[in-house]
Amino acid sequence: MDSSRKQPTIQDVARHANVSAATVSRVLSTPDRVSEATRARVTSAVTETGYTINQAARSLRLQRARTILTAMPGIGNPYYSTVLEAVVTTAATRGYGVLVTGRLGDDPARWLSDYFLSNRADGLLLFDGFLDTRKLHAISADGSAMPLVAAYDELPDPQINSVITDNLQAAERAVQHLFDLGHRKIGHISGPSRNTFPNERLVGFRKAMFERRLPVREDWIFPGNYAMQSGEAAAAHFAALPERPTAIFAANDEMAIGLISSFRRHGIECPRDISVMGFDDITIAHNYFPALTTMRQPREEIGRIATETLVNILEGNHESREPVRVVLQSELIVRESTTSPARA
Amino acid sequence: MDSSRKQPTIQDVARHANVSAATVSRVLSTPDRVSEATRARVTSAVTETGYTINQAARSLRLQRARTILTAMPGIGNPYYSTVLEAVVTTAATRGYGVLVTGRLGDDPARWLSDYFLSNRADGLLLFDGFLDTRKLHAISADGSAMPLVAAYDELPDPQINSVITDNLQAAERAVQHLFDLGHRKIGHISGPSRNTFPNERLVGFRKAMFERRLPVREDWIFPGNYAMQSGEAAAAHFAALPERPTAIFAANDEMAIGLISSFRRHGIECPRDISVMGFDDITIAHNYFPALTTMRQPREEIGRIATETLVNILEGNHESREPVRVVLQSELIVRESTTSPARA
DNA sequence: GAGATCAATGCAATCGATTTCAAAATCTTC
DNA sequence: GAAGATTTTGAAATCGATTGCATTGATCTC
Repeated sequence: MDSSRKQPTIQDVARHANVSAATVSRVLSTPDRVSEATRARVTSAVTETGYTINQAARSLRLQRARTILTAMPGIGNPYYSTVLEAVVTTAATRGYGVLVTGRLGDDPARWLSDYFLSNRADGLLLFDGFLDTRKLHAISADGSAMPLVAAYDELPDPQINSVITDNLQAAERAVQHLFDLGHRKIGHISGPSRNTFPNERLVGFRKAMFERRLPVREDWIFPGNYAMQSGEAAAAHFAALPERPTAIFAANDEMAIGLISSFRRHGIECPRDISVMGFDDITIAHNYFPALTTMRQPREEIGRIATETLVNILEGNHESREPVRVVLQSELIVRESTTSPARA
Repeated sequence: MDSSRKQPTIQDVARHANVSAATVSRVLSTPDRVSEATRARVTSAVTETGYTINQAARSLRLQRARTILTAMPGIGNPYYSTVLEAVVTTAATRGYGVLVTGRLGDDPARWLSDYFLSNRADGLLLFDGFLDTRKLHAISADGSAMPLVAAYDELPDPQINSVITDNLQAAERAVQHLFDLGHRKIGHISGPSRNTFPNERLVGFRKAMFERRLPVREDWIFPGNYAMQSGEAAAAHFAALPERPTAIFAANDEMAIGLISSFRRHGIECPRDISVMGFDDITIAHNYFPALTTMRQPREEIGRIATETLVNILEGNHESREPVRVVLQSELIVRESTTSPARA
């Protein structure tokens, strides 16, 4: 009733049970070190008082927050939101909370100090390939170990722990699929490239084309940014071309959807006039029209394994000094958006 | 280099600048209370040492964590993920972190004590209409004030702060749109109902039908759960019916998409054979085929306003004792999935 | 039965930042 | 130049939980 009454502290419980605070603490963390009688007294004192531990005090004392921080380029995006859901559930079962941050400008130092270095989080799940990991390293060399697992679509620095899928190989298999259907004129909508590194899926695309002795026409490669709008922009680009490819491999499903739907407004039908395949297998992919052929990424698995890896490191269950490196497989999902090219 | 070196504390900075820790603290929080000379010394000592505040210690002392907790039924879902993104950005600009939790069983007490009562979070953003707010109240009466803003699609307890859209009215306008096109046989795929309360959009649907003297056939109301699969299930149901409605209003876009795409597999084309409208206007809605007619929910706005309201309450900028109640408007977005019924 | 061993518990220091109170330094004013 | 007003600073208590060390009491052994 008295809504101004403070939260009970461990001292209150101790008084209630006629023991010291130390004993209460031990009952809570190492029950076997306490006699059965007192343990019972303390336990019931806990429920009577409605005691809940003060995490701030605990974090201060233990220098650990039981919280992990995730950095994602776009939470609203269907790919990352599924990953995040897996992260949250996995972390919860391991007793960890999840702090979420978006992309806060170019300077990782800013939010790193806001969150991480300040004892708010014990480790970092990095899903944003555009943060400069060298900057992160620089900061961590500054004095603080920074447990970190990266899981993004670009090849991460080999020195950091990572959970990835083999984009190069997946892109090759995508091209292989189109090739098997009989396509020889294949275009691409790429993901964004980092300053120095070209987008992995683009590299895989070029490699696959080269190995099959197919010509790569630069005007058949549209530089996208994974947003649906850039699929729409690509449609305008390809529609205006004097000669068009018979198939386009988009670096993610959203761009593929933007492309197909914009093509339709230009009178170009998929798959009748052009085959399109995506990447990721987001949830609507199989209910889109036409149902999307795509390379499935194991999104839940990525989130789960990345989280488990990080928690293992945080809890010291990870013996080796070598960085962890998990490579997951993508799976080709053939649906309706790709067919053999029309005889021209 | 020495990666075992500890984070510098406020004491280290104080030593560096030849002042007391109290002064450093003042430079950081109330700079005008410190002379210009010492302020300069302290500021450079801060940068030299690379000091960052220890949030655990600060939280313990201030009894506030500058963190809010969000409870969502499904982060992976395109509606909530957009809302969450807005929450995270808004919170960040106000200097708050965001802890995310999914739905952890029926008992809010469990995670409430895990997160909230334990000083990990200062307030709660509740997007899950299926948590029993009376249980939450019960706990808060237990001694702790629990700042809370609810923002879900069901009518919240009038005693709690809320940011909602008027679902009743929105559902009516949806029916009105179909009515205006000439539809008289209208079906519905509903969202889930809470124990005692029927789903709001369903109520709005019935009300609108009643007011227009249209018959409500119970076999034309399919009980859904907002998941795409239940749209698919609805398609099977409606396809098997001897007589079908000419238009179906789905309580969200995902069910509408599941419905349309499954209908197509049954040879029923939208909008040729049946008009379908959705609710929410999720991002793919305008690039779906057919582009989806829907009631747009201001998702970013809901997330932003809910967050701002909560932060205002937490910071005490909120004078009145009355619960805050913000009602936002939905907007009818007419696209291709609805047309006049075919002459039979 | 006395000394040794071990389990159970308490005392008090500690984690790092904030803030009250008081002292010290500076500035006014006549 | 002295008394008073004002600004600047520091000492120390505090937030709540954990844990090394010391103490008590019980059990064991010969």
